[in-house]
Amino acid sequence: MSDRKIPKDLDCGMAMIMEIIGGKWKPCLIHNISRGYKRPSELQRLNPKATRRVLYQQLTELEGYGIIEKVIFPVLPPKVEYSLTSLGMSLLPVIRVMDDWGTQYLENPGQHPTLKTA
Amino acid sequence: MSDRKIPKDLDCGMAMIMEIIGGKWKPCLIHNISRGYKRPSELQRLNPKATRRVLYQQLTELEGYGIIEKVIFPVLPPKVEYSLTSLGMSLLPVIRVMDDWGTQYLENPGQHPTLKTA
DNA sequence: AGCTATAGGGATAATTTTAGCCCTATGCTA
DNA sequence: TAGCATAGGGCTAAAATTATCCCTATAGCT
Repeated sequence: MSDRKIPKDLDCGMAMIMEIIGGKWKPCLIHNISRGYKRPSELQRLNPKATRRVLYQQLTELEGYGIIEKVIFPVLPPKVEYSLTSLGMSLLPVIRVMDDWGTQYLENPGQHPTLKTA
Repeated sequence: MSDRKIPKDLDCGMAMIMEIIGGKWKPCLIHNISRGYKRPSELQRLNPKATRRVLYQQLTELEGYGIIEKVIFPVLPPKVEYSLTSLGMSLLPVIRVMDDWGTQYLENPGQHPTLKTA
């Protein structure tokens, strides 16, 4: 995440938003958090196919871009809560439009010639 | 593109649209084609940082998902033209919303705490 | 003859992303 | 005491994506 060999050029808006939400689990995380699931352990249970590690990484990236906010409670066992910032909330309609289009695509077989889902 | 070790699960719409437009150059290609640039050589000139190979690969994927259509003219030297299908056109507003959000993000510095663009 | 341009695609290397381990610490409960 | 849950993060391996090279073929131009 720090020393890339090939620099990213976030030249256009498209590249920028892809950088922000393009991770494998990021849209899921944003969606989950927007629905009130705040704690890492909850998010992990909601995405059992992802490892804790990756979720943590992608949460950190989202936090870095100002999409979510993190509150650490100084208790034991540790407690952490994430929530969407206003910037993060402004992303919700975008994600919704994307998801809607994708859902339409999925529901409409015959449109996708070589869909080898596996 | 054929034998992946880890199967993709295109379970939700979000995963589906990411699979379709998630490639590094795909949004650019769709955008370019929507603006009337049809031939591979044109697209290549418009995206000089991408290699011919990658553009060709991503065009093939877009074609496979029914986003663009390819017409091969049986002439020499070879001539090929791509165009958006109606499905591809239905994607334009989605891409536009995404690009708009990203552009807003770029234009609004201070929103992004740890943006290490490099 | 040697150069250009055109488009396709094989083979492999480089790079980035994701997965899968490990270990830290503490308080609770069986 | 042993096991569980909680959250963070180092380290390495696996997998996926992109980049970079190679070659095919033909027509036109100098």
